[in-house]
Amino acid sequence: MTDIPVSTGADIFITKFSSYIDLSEQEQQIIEEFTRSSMTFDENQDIILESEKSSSAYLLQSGWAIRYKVVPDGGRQIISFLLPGDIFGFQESLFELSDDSVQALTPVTVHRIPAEKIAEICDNYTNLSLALTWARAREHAILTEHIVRLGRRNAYERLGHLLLELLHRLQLVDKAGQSDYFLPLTQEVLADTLGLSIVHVNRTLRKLRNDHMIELDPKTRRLRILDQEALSDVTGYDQSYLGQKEQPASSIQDAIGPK
Amino acid sequence: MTDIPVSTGADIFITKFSSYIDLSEQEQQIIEEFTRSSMTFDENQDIILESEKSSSAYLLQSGWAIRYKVVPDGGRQIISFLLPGDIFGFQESLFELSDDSVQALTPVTVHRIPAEKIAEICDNYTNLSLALTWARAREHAILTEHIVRLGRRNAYERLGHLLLELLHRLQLVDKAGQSDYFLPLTQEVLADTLGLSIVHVNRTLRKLRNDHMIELDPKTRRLRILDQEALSDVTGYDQSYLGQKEQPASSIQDAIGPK
DNA sequence: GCTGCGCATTTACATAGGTTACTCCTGATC
DNA sequence: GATCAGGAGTAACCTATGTAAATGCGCAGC
Repeated sequence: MTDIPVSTGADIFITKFSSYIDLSEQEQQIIEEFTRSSMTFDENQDIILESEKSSSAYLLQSGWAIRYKVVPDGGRQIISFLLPGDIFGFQESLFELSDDSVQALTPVTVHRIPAEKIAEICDNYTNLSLALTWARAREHAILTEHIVRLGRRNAYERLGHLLLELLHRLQLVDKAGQSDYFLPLTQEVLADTLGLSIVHVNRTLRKLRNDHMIELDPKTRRLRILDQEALSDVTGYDQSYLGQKEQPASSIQDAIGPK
Repeated sequence: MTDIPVSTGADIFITKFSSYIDLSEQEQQIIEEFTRSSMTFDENQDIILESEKSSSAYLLQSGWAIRYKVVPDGGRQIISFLLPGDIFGFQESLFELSDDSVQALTPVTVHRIPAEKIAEICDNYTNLSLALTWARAREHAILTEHIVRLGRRNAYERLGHLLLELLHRLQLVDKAGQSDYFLPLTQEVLADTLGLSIVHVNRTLRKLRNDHMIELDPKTRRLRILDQEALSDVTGYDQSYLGQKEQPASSIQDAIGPK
């Protein structure tokens, strides 16, 4: 949650996109512009999209959020995690489709991009608009993989697979070390994500610990994956759907502060 | 599979989009143009996307297809169904992301839209390009609902929910009656879609039949949903994510031939 | 009119995961 | 420093769903 202040918040997005495409000076300027103003949300606060159906988009600067739906019997299914560097709301909100909600899991800061700006970008900035398309396709791939996770893997595989995905997504935006990161999720959140009960998440987490796959301190919420290759193997994880290089360089940043 | 020949194949797409947006004469012409040539695929044949990474899109004119992924242990998870009127391949194929496959379940005919054409459309035709965005958002909503289905519903609810979704999606393109349609799916396909075993799909189908929720003749493959309201209730189904009006008019077409 | 194959169906049995209920810990509040 | 609430951890028990194996049926090929 506590970010090391970077020159401007734009870096995170530029870094992320640069894994796929290089933006021009001018395009980077545009992003900088957006990051000048921001909104913040508290833990557990709903991030409003409902009220304003005007189809703006949001850049997530820091913190974790979730997209989720509730089912009639009161259950909740978490659809996806929104992590720093993610962009959201730029397609769903346009239509009356998909009545899901977005909620902050930790304190969150976002930058708003008005609908007109998006249209302008699409019309005039090739690379940036391609980056948007890439982000959409990536989100699509992540949803697809979540479906496979839920449909065809057991609890152990689901958990391990998710923890690996989060590691690699966070690494892309320099929010994780080589093999560890801050995981601000309760077991209830994990359960609602993976279609399991809390009790079984607990059991499974214990098993992962006993198998020396992970270390997780419930106090500090620091997760360390002890053997990525072994865990990838047993969970059937293949990071290629995230569209990033293997093992992004761990950064000095990791040594100097919590992420 | 055997479609009543319509003037040109374009109708189906125009009808579908018209549920959201009205296309200009010229835009309708463009669609007509695409539908002049087509490719066909046999049952069980893979519909190639892999080989040509050139990011063309495809309009599905007739037949059923699936997007799926295989997991290391040999299992298969079906991500989504592609039905007549659907457009696919216009975002996934651009990138190296998401190594899923598309396969025909029945004989299928598609129309190809070259990448350049898509770009041209986005630049010059407001409504048509909005229709594309809408189609993307709708697909996103359907994936989201599939995640909820897999994560938070039991076998009975999953099956009923899916059968309702298919009914309503088919109705939008006049391929279903008020409450029945041709369902070319084996129980294995249903199992691979819903994250269940074949045996349990069989059990659950029987239960739906015994409860007088559905009628399904394995010979003719005709499915009839006997009480949509009751079934929607027990399965927690709410069609709003499909973005179409309730109960599209049943058509005369339904009376004169198989769909 | 056999033969074989794909698919639906059923039974018996095994197990992953759900449910309930309780304990323990820690940190916030009064 | 007592009380309370949220979260982790555990145990006992229950059930939805998976697995294995066998049967029957209809259709295609010979």
